[in-house]
Amino acid sequence: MTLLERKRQLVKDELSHVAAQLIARNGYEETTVEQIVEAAGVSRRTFFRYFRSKEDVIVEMITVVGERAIAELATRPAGEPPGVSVRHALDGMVGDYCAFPAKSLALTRMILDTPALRARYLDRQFEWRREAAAALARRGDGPADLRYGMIAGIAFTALDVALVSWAGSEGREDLAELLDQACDLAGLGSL
Amino acid sequence: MTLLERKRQLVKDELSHVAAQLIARNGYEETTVEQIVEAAGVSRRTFFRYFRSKEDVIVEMITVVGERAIAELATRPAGEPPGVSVRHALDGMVGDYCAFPAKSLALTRMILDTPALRARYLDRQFEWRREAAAALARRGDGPADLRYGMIAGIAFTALDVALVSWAGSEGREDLAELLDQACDLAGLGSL
DNA sequence: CACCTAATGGCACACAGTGTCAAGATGTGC
DNA sequence: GCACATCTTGACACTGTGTGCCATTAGGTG
Repeated sequence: MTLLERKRQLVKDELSHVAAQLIARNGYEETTVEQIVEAAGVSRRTFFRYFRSKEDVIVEMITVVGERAIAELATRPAGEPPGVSVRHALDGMVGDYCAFPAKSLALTRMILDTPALRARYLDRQFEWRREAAAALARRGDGPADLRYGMIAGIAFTALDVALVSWAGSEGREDLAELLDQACDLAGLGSL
Repeated sequence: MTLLERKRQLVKDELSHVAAQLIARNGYEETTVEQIVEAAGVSRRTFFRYFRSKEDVIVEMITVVGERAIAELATRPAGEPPGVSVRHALDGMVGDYCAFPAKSLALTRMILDTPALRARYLDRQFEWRREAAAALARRGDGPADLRYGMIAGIAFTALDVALVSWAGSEGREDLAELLDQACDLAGLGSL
């Protein structure tokens, strides 16, 4: 069974890789699923067995780091202020980004500049917010109906602002530093 | 020329109205553009001359109040702290919502529960954030690269959190009060 | 009446996404 | 080795969104 799963992963990785390459070269809207599957050597039908939509091929690359951040959030000590916990999760995400700076920058720019991708990405982020808020509430110290939602929302807003500025500077500015500034402006540490 | 424009508006309103009715009854995904134009008495091609996409018919209803809020932001006195200005703009939006509570609630629930609509809505909101940040910077008092972006982002996050909670309570809670709480949690007034 | 502009309808087309079924590969028990 | 269940795949057909193009019609102007 494990061999089958590895085979599946192989096909998925190949599709991701080919898609990223084609789209980076020719643009998102200009690249059809047909072209992707032709280059990957599978049928069009198979593509949609691995990805729910064309947008998902690109957005899933980012999604991975987001879900790792959510998972990390659950491991933070119970007594820690929620704003600090969320901040650590964010730092983890930025760390992931900075592991492949050029690739991350190109991906971020493409998502921010392509309406269809941006919309899908923001929707994913919306779900992260719900999950992050739920994780905070699960080991929560206060009553808080809106509170954890706001903290999670502010955190991802800070990430957004930092990413937009980073992409706008074409990577010349330091992403971690931008995130620091954004978080401090919101007073996230004291929430 | 003004007669022509009024005629155009008439067709657009009819399409909006029919679409809202059909989609409210049968659901968003289950309603096709074909059904909408048939009920409105125009051709399918005409529909796409008035709306860029099927999603836009629904999302534009919300968009109207968002753009009014952006416009209102530009009219705030120059000396006012940005957090306070943004807060007033939000109050204006909530006021618009509360003018038609039942309709607004149904619309909000539908957008939040339908992935395709939610994604489009969040993308619109992303643009509002950019416009709001630009409006604040235009009459800005500080240096602030990230600052206005954060303030605008936090404001819309507060709106989001309030709307989600409002929709979740099925309208039993007071939207204006929820927004107050959300803004206070973020300390928006002192930004 | 002739003329211009703008809106419309109808058609064809590209592309995304889904259901269905037959064929092939893989792993299991006899 | 053989039969069997399972999973993946490819191929086909189909629905639905969105766009380009062109002929027709309505409204306004000289």
